[in-house]
Amino acid sequence: MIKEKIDPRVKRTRKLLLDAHRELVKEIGISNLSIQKITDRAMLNRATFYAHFNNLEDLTRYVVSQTFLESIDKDLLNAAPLTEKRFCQLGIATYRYMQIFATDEDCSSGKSDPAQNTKNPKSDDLRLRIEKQIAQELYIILLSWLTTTTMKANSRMIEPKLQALAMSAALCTLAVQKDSDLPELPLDDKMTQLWSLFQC
Amino acid sequence: MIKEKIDPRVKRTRKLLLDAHRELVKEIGISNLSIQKITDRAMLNRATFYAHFNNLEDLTRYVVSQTFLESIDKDLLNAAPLTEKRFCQLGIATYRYMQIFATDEDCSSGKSDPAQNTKNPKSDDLRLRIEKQIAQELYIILLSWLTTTTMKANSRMIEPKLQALAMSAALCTLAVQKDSDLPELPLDDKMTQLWSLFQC
DNA sequence: TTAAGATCGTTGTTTAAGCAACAAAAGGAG
DNA sequence: CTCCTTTTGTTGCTTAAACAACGATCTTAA
Repeated sequence: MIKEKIDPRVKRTRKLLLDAHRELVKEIGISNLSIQKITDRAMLNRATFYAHFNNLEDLTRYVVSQTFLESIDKDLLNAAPLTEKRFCQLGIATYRYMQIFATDEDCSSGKSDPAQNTKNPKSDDLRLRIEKQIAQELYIILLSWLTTTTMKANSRMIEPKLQALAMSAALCTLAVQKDSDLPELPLDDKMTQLWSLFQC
Repeated sequence: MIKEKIDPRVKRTRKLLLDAHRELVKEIGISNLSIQKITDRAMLNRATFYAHFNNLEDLTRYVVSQTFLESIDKDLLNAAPLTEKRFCQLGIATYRYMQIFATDEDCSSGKSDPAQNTKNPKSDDLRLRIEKQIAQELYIILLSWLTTTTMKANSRMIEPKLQALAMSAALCTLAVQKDSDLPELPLDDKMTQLWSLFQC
């Protein structure tokens, strides 16, 4: 660990931006954000934003990196081996978190054209990149759970990285899937089914 | 109205100090505040505090001036004539607000010595000065209510300033009085009785 | 009492945030 | 398409906040 004393003004400014981002995502949705709106809410000058982040996505990634793990129960994060229960808990936590970025009330102009599923390419792209980020965070957690396991009887010696990758992708995808596109099923049951998928 | 553009940093710093003050009063009580604790919470340097306020009381007065009127329903504040209902509403609002500064769990060492009612002279003094401030704010409200009244049949022409002064003092005193020192009575009833006092 | 520890209030210097103005790109409405 | 507005990045110069260090005051416990 390096020391790196950070100027308290910098720390405070980041926090103000982070809080403003979270508030505005809740209030107007991720697709209606703008740097101006965020700095206004944070009581900061727009130029100051650029002293800390390159663009909106930068800040969003920062927010996610700071809040996703925080949103997960500490005990769950630390507890070591990968069990069905923990797998489900992790999936549910992920689902809950991603609700923050659920598509807002823009675009839906009434007509349900199955071919036209690109509503707002810009903010949808942003959402996709966030998903990737979340998946990577999940990957790290799952991999640590898998490797700290004492490797006892891993029936057909599956590469942990591979397994973690598949699981994180599955968990993340399920978390962001529109409810309407899936069978009506309690969240827990969906997770349980997903788990059994990996117990081949 | 003068223009007076305020540097946004100043505005933000004041808000941070105000918020920190309110949070800490709620968490540790007004008698356990310190400038250090407040600036820590506000993510500001202690020296910055002194660029805005002379001392803790200064900040406290500022906080009260900014929050007391805000805590009162807008419609109530604007509505003109002084009626029993409005009088009671104002008293109840004042009572609610003063709860914030209610004595915290310090000092009470078990023994109930009626002669020794000075617990923490320093913070008690602060409380007293806040009461005076609240009383003055109440005075302004009441006086405006009294004078905008079209003076119809004020039976024995009482000087409005005098009346407002008496009422504000009464309302404020009742608001800060320990519940245990008063007969068990619903708050509304206490206010109603107070009102009838002034209808001689 | 003395001594250790906070908290206070102040000051000169350093640094991050504000500002204003700019060009450029994006987005809408006619 | 053009016109118009919004938002985005960028840049020197100004200003408020951070720092560190100091002595003074106040607590509290040995």
